[in-house]
Amino acid sequence: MYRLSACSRFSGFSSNELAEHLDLTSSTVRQDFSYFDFSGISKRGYEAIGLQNMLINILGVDTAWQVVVVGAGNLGRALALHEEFPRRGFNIVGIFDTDPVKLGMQIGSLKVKPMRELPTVVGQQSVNMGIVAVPALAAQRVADLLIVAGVRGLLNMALTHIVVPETVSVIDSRIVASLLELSHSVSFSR
Amino acid sequence: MYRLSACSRFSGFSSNELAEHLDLTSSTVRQDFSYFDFSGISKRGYEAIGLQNMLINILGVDTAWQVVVVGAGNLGRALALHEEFPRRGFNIVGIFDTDPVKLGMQIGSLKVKPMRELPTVVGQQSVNMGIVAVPALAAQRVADLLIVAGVRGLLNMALTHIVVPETVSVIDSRIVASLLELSHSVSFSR
DNA sequence: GAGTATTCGTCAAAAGTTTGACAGTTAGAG
DNA sequence: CTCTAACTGTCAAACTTTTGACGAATACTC
Repeated sequence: MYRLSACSRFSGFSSNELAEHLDLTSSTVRQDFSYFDFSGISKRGYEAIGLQNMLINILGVDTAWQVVVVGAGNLGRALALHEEFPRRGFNIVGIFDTDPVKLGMQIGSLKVKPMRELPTVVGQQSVNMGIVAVPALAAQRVADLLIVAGVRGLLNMALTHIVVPETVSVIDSRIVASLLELSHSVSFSR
Repeated sequence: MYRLSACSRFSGFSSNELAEHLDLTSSTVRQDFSYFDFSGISKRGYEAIGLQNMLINILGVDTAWQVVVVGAGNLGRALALHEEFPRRGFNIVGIFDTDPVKLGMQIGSLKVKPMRELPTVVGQQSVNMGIVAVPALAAQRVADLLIVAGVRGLLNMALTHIVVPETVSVIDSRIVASLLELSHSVSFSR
């Protein structure tokens, strides 16, 4: 945090402070910010509110996103209940599964619904994103259904590659891949 | 998959096939492979077993990793039960929490243990990695405890930066950050 | 008010990554 | 056996990202 001096109420961050927290050089921070319509102030740094606004703009945080989760396994349920999502503007408005055992199960304030109800929910609640939390084998099929229903972004938790049309974005969560990467780092340090 | 020809038993992949699956150019695949001690064969491609061995070597998949999860919330429990982990050589050998309500809770074959037992488990079971699945505020504290106990790699699920000594590796899972990134992509495509 | 210490914006150099091109090799067809 | 097509390995060019350097601006001290 910026140390406020006695008579100034300025609150913000220098490129150096930001760089330290982000494991970057201050130069990189300044260079990156220069691509956006936002300036810092000499001797003071980047004003907190302006910085926040810039990031809000870039990341589309001002929009409230409506999200569905497909897959009511351990991971799907955990994500549906994850408090960080609504806190960041991602409202989980539905959770779906094909397994008859899971249908109707109560997950927080939601009930697990069958896949056939996906199009309705996506349409009525203007869902923009889907989280794919199903086994690798089912991932592509689920992705296709989400896309047909009208979802424009997918977060893929499955350990497989999903093919999508150009109008749709996918991000792979790669939890397992992260561990593999970690095991590589651990093996080769020392 | 490589189409096996009638009289050859060669099974492998061309740089082109791999590139397609990985959303890269074939040139990148060849370039990358060239950094390792492994060659393809003209007109045939990269032999499956050799390729696998190379990757196993690079990623340290030949080691069986012993992993503990800290945090028995929804996410921690889901990870402890995630079948993909043991399948890939990551054995979850303990789950810990501070919340008295969660202590003793049965998660698969494991019981939630108090943090004070962490050093013993890490020591006795030669644990190499820890998954930090606690709220952001507790993440650094938990990381420090894991490191003191002897863990060499951390997978951080919390939405915060963890500071570690050079001898320890951290990978941030960034599930929420992924969604933010996704919302950016979705906002700006079309 | 001058001098000093910070901090920004910008630019060009350095470092890193991806690509396209092409010579060389091999399998299979004729 | 020769020709062709499908590959690889490698290299230099193109592109991208990161870094270091420096002038300009501002706050604070004396």
